[in-house]
Amino acid sequence: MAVSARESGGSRRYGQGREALLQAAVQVVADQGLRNLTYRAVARKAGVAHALVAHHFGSREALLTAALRFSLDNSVTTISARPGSGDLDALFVGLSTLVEANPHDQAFQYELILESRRRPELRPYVVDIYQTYVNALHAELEHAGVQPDVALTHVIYAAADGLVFHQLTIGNPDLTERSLQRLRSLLKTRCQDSDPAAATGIAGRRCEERGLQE
Amino acid sequence: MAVSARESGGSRRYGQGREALLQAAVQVVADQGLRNLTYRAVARKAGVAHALVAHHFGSREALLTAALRFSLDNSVTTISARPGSGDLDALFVGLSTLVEANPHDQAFQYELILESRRRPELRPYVVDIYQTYVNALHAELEHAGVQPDVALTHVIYAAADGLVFHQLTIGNPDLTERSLQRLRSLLKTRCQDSDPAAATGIAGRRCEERGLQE
DNA sequence: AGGAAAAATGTCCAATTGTTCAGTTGTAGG
DNA sequence: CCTACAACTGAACAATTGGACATTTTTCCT
Repeated sequence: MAVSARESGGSRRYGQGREALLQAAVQVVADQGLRNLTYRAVARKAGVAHALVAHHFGSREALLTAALRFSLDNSVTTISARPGSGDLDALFVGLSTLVEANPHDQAFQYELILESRRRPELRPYVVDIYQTYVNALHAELEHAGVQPDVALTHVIYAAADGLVFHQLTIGNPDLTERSLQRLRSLLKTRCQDSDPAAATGIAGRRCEERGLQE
Repeated sequence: MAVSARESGGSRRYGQGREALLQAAVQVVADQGLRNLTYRAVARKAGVAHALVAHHFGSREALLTAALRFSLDNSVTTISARPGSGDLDALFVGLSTLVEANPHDQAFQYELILESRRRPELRPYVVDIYQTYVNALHAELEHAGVQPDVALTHVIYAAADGLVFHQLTIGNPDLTERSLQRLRSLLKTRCQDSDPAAATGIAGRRCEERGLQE
């Protein structure tokens, strides 16, 4: 399916070139790699002249930085389906679906995390979104009575991140979901062990263990 | 520290150009990205003429494939410090040190896992090493009395993978180690819950809980 | 020693690259 | 309407790229 000119999508209006270029940059990186992030490739996908990239961003590096900011701003940072509910079963709900829905953004972000190893000016953005995720996760775990410290929060974040990375590259959303259920189980047992309130039933739905199959 | 000509390392002998190029390719990708994996960059780092790349590998793509094979063959696939011991405390021991010791190989492999999304011929290698890791992990977990299924093994693998990825990009080996301790704790509690033998002391050191601080 | 095969080199080329620039088109405010 | 300014374009250019090729060097075998 060869897409001509406007490369899939409605006609663009005057003044919308910049955003079109940012979206195009994310897509190009996601499905052709940083190697093929060229003025011409991005411009073609955005349906504009390639000189417009230089006009808006000045350089290829600046385009990449702007695209990362753009991608992160449009990213979902909710970690739970019912934030603040303390329900572990709501944690990471829909994660596999989210990856399936827009693999482009995910792939782009992983590419840029690796790139940030070599481009220090990208690091603040990477560190910032990590902190955002981890803070949200820490709050959820606390509400669930897990009594998390930095290390525990980190390893759970790492697990979710690893699951996303694996699904993105090798596939299989089903395995992701089943693995998330195991992760929740692990948290529940720790929760029961460490929270005496839950054991005596005082904390209500906290640390409730539900059926593993569904 | 500008390194001239031979670019750090003793003088190479006739017949060793191929391996030198493979090592150089891994290093170039790791610290300059796939974008700068060029005949000339690799040849410079290997201390040979750039035409030698084409002579040995035929094309840039073939060089990349060969470099991936080379990197995976030289990779450590032991998951435990005492394989088969059933000791959870030996699981993932030295992981942060391993990443610190050769970040090049790790970074190279992550770059190529992402690349395998676009180059189907790379996928078999990626899938293969994943299977190797997961199988080894599954065996260790079984010896430890964790009674793992595919999903549990997968999520633990994902956690370790996520920790490595994070350490590689954002840093902090200390956090990795402390997170691994939390991971082991989680496994031990599950182990105790699911393994009646451990509870009655029949299984010996299986599922033994040790002090969290050290 | 001699000759064949493999390893290694230097040179060449068309294609693509990032970037510059002079010019054109569209738009908002007076 | 018109003018100033931003968005946008097409053409140009030097540098770098992957790859091809003919040639030289090294090694190994008889």
